[in-house]
Order: sequence, then structure tokens, then C-alpha cells
Amino acid sequence: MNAEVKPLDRAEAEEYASWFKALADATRIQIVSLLARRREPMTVGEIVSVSGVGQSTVSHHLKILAEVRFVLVERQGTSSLYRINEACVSCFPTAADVVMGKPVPASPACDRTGDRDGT
Amino acid sequence: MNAEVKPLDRAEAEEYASWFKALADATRIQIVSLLARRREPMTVGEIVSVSGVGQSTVSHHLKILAEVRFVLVERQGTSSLYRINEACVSCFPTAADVVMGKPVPASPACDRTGDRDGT
DNA sequence: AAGATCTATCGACTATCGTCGATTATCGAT
DNA sequence: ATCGATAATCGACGATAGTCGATAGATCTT
Repeated sequence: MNAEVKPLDRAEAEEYASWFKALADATRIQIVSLLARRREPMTVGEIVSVSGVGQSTVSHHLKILAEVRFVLVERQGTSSLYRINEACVSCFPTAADVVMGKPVPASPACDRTGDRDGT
Repeated sequence: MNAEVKPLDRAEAEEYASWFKALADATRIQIVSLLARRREPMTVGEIVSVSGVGQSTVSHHLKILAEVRFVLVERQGTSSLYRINEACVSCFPTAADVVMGKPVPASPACDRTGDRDGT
């Protein structure tokens, strides 16, 4: 056998892939970095006004970012308030470390504290 | 105006997007993590035997990873030796930090030392 | 209730992606 | 020169993605 060192488990690789896929678009990166710099929520309209793309497109991107929990949503009146998921601020760079082979301690990489699902 | 905090420059966002796009696939993540754990080069055949996909597919993925300099190539005989780009091991998690809003010092995030292009 | 505002969804279009099988190219050995 | 082994490229296919305009849904105001 030649595989004395094996790659990541397929399941783990697929989870990380879903994270990277969510950021595999310049517009979504701008949205995430914007929400991360502002620690406070932003409405869709505010994001639209700085994103350079249409409202439906921004809504679509926000949905993708929310599906992987990079951002969290909260409705307030007619607006939807989007904010960064603080848990991902720390867990995502750790995922990048793991992919790049850095041995990561047994600490929970992403416990998603403060995350709630609205099923 | 409402945009007192602006997102990343479009150019920077697009560069990061190209990096994340290169890892937006579970197979490529497995290849990168494999090469990162082994610090030594691997041939395409070795990677094929642990990747679960065909040879042409692996070659295609390696090309994508090489285009963004995550991996480096060197021909030896009939084989191609692929190895991780050590520069990206440190610069890529830093990019993840930047996207997540962490203020990064003025150090060069990715100087790609040890990288040479074969144009 | 009616209107106004904000956001989500739908349908469509084009472009790109991941995978495969088959072929071609490169290199070493006979 | 020929053969064998390895890797890269080609062509094709279905699937997915990014964008837009238009429409529908939700919520406040009057």
C-alpha cells in the first residue's frame, strides 16, 4: 500500500468544500467582509447599495451565506437584518489551517455558538 | 451616505475568490491536504490511487491547484511530482482571516517564496 | 382597506464546473 | 525505432452557478 498518509475524510472535505464554495465568489466575499468589519447588522438595501449588483442577486448571495451559517438573519419590520456569525470568524480560518495540514488541537473548530436555526 | 465601512476592494476580493474557488471541491481539498501532510512530492499516479476519481480528473484538479500556486510541479522522468506550496500554507489562512474581518498587520500576506513560474 | 416599502422567490439565460473515456504527448528502456 | 509507462489534453455530457427582470410576499403607515 502506498497510502500511509491519507487525505481528509471525504465527509470532512465535503463540509469544508461547502464553506469554501460559499466564498468562491467575489461579491459574496465583499458581503462577508463588509458584515465582518461592521459588527452590527445591515439591511439588504444597505448591502445592495454597496455591492454593485441587483437586489435579487444580493438576496440570493445572502441566502447562500446563511445556509452555511456565515451570516445570521433576523427580521425587523419590513427589513431583514444580516450580521456576521461570530463563531465562523474563528472557525473558518481554523478550517483553512486544517486543509493546509496544520495540526489543530482537539478544540471544537466550530461550535456555532449563538447560532440558532429557524426551522 | 451609509457606506462608512466599505468591503474589500473588488480586485482583492476576486483574488481571494480564486483561491477559495480552487478549494471549492471536496476532491481538491483532499488532494491539497494530502500533499500538505506529506511534505514530500507525490506523483499523479499516487494521488489517483487514493483520490477515488480517474486519472484525467486528477490531472485536471492538479492543474487548477497549480494555477493558483497551491501546489508546485516538477517533472522527473515520465512522472510529474506535485508538492504543496509552503508559502500558501501560511498565506491562505491569513486570507481567511482577512475575509473574516480580522485586522492583519502590514506583513506581506503571500510573497510566494520558493515559487517559480515556468512560462 | 389601501398604499408604500422592503425582501424573497421565480423563470430564464449564459457560463462555468466536475467527471469520464479516449486520444495524444513525453520520456525512459530495449 | 519501437514499446511501455506516465501524464496531459480533448470532446462531451449533465449539473450547478451568477445574474437579471418581474412577480409575489410580508410588514408598517395612513
